[in-house]
Amino acid sequence: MDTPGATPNRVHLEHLRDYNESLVVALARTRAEFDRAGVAEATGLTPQAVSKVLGRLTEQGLVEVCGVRRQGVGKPASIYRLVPGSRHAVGVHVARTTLRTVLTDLAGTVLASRVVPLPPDFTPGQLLDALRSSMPPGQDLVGVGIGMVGPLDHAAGIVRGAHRLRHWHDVPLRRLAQEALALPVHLDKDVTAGVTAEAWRRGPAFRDGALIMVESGVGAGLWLGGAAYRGAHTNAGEFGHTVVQLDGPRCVCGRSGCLEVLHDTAFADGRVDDAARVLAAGIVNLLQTTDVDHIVLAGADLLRFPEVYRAATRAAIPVSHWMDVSVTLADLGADVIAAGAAMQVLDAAYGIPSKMGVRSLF
Amino acid sequence: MDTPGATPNRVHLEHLRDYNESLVVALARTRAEFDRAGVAEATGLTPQAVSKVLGRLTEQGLVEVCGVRRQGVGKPASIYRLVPGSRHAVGVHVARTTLRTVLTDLAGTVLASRVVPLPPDFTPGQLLDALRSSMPPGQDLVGVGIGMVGPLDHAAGIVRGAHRLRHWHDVPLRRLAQEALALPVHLDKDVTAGVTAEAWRRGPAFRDGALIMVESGVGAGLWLGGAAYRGAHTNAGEFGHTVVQLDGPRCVCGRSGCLEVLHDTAFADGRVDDAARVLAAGIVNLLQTTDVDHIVLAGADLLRFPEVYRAATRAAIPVSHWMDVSVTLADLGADVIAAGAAMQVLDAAYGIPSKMGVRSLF
DNA sequence: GGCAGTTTAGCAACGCTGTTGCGTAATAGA
DNA sequence: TCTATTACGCAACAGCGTTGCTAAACTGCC
Repeated sequence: MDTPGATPNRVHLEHLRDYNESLVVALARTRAEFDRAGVAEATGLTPQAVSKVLGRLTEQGLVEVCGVRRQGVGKPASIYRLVPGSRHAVGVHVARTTLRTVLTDLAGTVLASRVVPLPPDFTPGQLLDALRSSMPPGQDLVGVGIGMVGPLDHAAGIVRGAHRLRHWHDVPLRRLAQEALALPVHLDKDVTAGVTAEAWRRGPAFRDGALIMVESGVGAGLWLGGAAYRGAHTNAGEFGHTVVQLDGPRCVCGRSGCLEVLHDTAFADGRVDDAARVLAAGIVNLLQTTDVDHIVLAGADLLRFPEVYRAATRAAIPVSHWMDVSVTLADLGADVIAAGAAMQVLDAAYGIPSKMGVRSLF
Repeated sequence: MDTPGATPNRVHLEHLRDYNESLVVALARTRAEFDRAGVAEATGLTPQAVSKVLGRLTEQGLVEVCGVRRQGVGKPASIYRLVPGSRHAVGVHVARTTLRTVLTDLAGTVLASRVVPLPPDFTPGQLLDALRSSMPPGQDLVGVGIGMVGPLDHAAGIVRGAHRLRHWHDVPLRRLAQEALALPVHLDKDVTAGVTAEAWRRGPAFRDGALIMVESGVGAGLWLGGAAYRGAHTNAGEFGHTVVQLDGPRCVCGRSGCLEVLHDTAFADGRVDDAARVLAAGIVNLLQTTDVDHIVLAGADLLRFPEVYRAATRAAIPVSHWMDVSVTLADLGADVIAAGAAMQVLDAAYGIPSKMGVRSLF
């Protein structure tokens, strides 16, 4: 629950504790209210252990008792709930010409949102200035998440070479922002941040999903097996540059017949139906490859014709009795990416840890 | 390390122990020899804790002392190694006309391999008979893994409707085999089992990879983020049925221009170069989507012209300074799938658990 | 050959985790 | 008012990794 920090050892038992606390917080996020017995059954812990965990979480201000009573006979049970306002995170969406900043609480609710313009072809220094002046006067800030176009390296926190931005080659943005803002910083691809927003808000039922983003280009954020999936080089989800027409027109990426080139051409010509059909074919390809059961449609271009795209996608997906796929629209609108970046910070601090205290490791 | 089984509680602390034991076994698998200090550094445990873990593992017969290392001054350190013969697993590959059975040890080495023919259009009962008589007279058997064509449901252990087999609709094969063989059984898609074999043998460096299988059809087994990835309905990796030519010829799956139809047509016509180029285009699509950095080529058809396919794949993958992809051939030959099925059993018993003692959970 | 320094191994006590046992509080129904 | 039932918590406990200390085995030096 807290940063590993200095001491190299004494970690393993603490991680067991943190793991169980995260488990309870994760459960609290999905339920408006909960009691001790319910947590005990869901986590497999004994009721006493849950009492201890809830005691610690109450002390940290993360949960609180909000009432009593429920069933018939016997002493009434205490009802707990998450305290959404106990922690906050900042999410940032760095686009080509604008900087969007969002403040969210622990439940993932967007409390404030603002946009400022960025200088044309801005430099790292200019971005850091804009970041500094956009920060909300927050207390209890867990950290800052930055969502940005790739390619970039999530693990190292380095922007490899943002598309159509000249001054962004191998820039260690995470370190720079961390120093400028004096807060923990996460750096990730915009689409991955976006899908994190959807996953965080929907809870554990959203195990395998993809966020399809159509906004000056076509990309996908992947959430596989209950976690953001980024691939070996933080480059997963570049599905706009998958070929769907081997002898198709040349794409900026060097190949021919990419989904993006076909879609954007049709879209620019006003043939939105055709564009949607091409995208839908690509989405089915994605389903064949990744077998996600949640498709979330997003992006400014797409959301101008939401029902066209949703209908085309639904129509293209084959039906079967054992394979269901939900197709929905992103419900955070233009804030998805910034909000998702914020929720990545929350996820790192209050999500269920995937590996326990083990570093890079062999 | 042992099955959760009966007792519902008292689990959490034991799981911490099992987790660390699994960690050490996983490390032991990647190194021929190791000592206490090395394990301590890799796992973050203290040397004393490693002593306790190694003591328990020695008692279980999984590791043994194999000598001492004298490096300069000081008392020489004990050198340990995994005892490959201490545990065995059986892997089975159910193909349309044959049943391949493989016996492997804890290190993943194939000790024995045999093939028996299956009756044409065989029934579940006939398969179970063949399974029973194919079982090696083993002791120390951890379990049996079955790799089979989909669609099937890995979690439930049910074959949904094996391709081109009439009697295989919603057959609970895992339960049936478990009863027939009196051993734990795992059921998985053939390609997923195959990629498990590669991942198990290569160790943790193989975090994100895909096994491309070309053998009467085109499929892919995915290994993402250090674990087999199956998707929401155990249907991931059906990348033979991704469309690469929107206006292409009709495919058996109902869509048009699937990778498989284009590839198989060219292959059947003897245009192997063309077939390899089509497959390579599909592989690059897969890379754009999943960003794996290991591509393993396999399958009887493909391995008749291994260098043609490897060269075509290498040529198609774009090069960049921060993005490297290795392209190799499956080194287990025809045994890959059966061996991988066996290693899934080993993985379940001696791999690093992903979630600790938490069941299905909310 | 004897002594100091270094590295490894292991026993014993400890802290912290979740677990178990049992006593207490609060409610419904008789 | 009494009893059964349910919820909660203190106290003792078992098991995990950690810390402190001692013994063992080796090298290098005197």
